[in-house]
Amino acid sequence: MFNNVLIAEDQDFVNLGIREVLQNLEIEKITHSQYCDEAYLKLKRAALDNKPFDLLICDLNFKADHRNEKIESGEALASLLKKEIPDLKIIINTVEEHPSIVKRVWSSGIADAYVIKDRNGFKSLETAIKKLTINDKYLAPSIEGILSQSNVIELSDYELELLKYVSKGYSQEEIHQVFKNYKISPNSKSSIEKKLKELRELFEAKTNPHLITVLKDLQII
Amino acid sequence: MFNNVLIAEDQDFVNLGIREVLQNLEIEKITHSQYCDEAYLKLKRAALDNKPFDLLICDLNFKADHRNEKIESGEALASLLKKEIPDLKIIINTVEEHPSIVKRVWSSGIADAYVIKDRNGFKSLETAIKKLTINDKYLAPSIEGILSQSNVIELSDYELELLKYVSKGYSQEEIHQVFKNYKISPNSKSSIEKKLKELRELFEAKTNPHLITVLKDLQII
DNA sequence: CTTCAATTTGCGGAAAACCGTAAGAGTTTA
DNA sequence: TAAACTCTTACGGTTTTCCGCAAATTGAAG
Repeated sequence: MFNNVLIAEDQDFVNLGIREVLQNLEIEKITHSQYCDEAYLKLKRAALDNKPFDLLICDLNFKADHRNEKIESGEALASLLKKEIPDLKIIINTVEEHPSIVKRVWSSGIADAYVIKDRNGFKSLETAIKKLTINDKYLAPSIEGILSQSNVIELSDYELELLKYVSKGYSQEEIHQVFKNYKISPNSKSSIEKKLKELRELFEAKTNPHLITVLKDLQII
Repeated sequence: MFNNVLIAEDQDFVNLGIREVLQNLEIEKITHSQYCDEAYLKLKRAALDNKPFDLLICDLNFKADHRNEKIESGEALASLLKKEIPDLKIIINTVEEHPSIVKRVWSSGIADAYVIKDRNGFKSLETAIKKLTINDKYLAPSIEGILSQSNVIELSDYELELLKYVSKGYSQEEIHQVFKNYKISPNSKSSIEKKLKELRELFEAKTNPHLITVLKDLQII
């Protein structure tokens, strides 16, 4: 079982709740941090002092603040730590259920467990911790389904780039020019038109504004 | 001071956190409910039994579930209760900070306090409760600012309706038809064009997809 | 090197969006 | 009531987007 746990979570209500889960499991040393940067420093310091944390429970979204943080999300934090402190187990504890985000985070391998903060967050987190102690991974049941179904549409870098320019107000002519300059191919007006049509069909959007709406809702852009 | 409080909140971590705030304030009877409908029934029942709750702490967003609830949001719940049990004090405890939503909820008068679940949610909620015991209202400082500043670009119902159709993929011609049928005025193609141009200028957007992006980012739509 | 298939490009016409102007309708003010 | 003003609409011309076809290019397989 773990006995030195760091909670990285901005909402203090949730902090308290998680703390209670841990106390229930008779984990003794519980630290928390409401900022990613601070969490990072604490983890690094502890590792240097040879008193490393053995578990990080980490939210994904941190609200911006007067402090300007270098590490702005739990994803960035976890990604850094997985490289620098490979032994550290990481649980992502979040409300985030968008397939594209879940998929990105989970497939990147930065997390050992992914738990949803919902009505059963308490039980879920408990299960995750128990699984991790026996070196298993854990994925919340509600998102297991999401991941297994292949209808998670993945867009290529090219497509994302194209959509970025569309969403920033570039005309197709302008995108054509930009792509030509940046040597991004294909870059003919014709291909750009065609690709956009493809995307509209893929997402069943009737117009470009509609497409943007759908993609924004899916948090793909 | 209150002594019979109901918490309506779906996330159980937050539930626990709020419970702790209340225990800190030596409030004795604490009940909670993870569903709006259930909360409603408990409140009504308690009122009938002559053991009414004197405070409701209520989230705004409840995640949908297998249960299909009649009351789907804290706003709907609070709005019902303010009518039916006028004596009940209501605290909205939410992460919701969109100016348009905050403004709508607060100006509707269904809440006696509006608290943001953020890094200082604990303190905030405590303050709110204390204020309410002396019959004051309470608005979280972070949103006080938002409400007072008038630079919150407010869109009219007409504009929002128009944008809704644009974002749903209707052509200007189609919008023209729909508005004519629904007797929404102005509805000429010309006026619709003009209004859209106005909105693009207001939000400094070059194209309609750009406009949608900006509005989505500002969470206006 | 040749062949074949898939991708990319170019082009022309149709549709939609864009833009300015002017006429019409409805209000307010004198 | 007339004049001034604002809001709405109509219309014509321009630009942008959309769409399909055919030519050109690329890349892999024989």
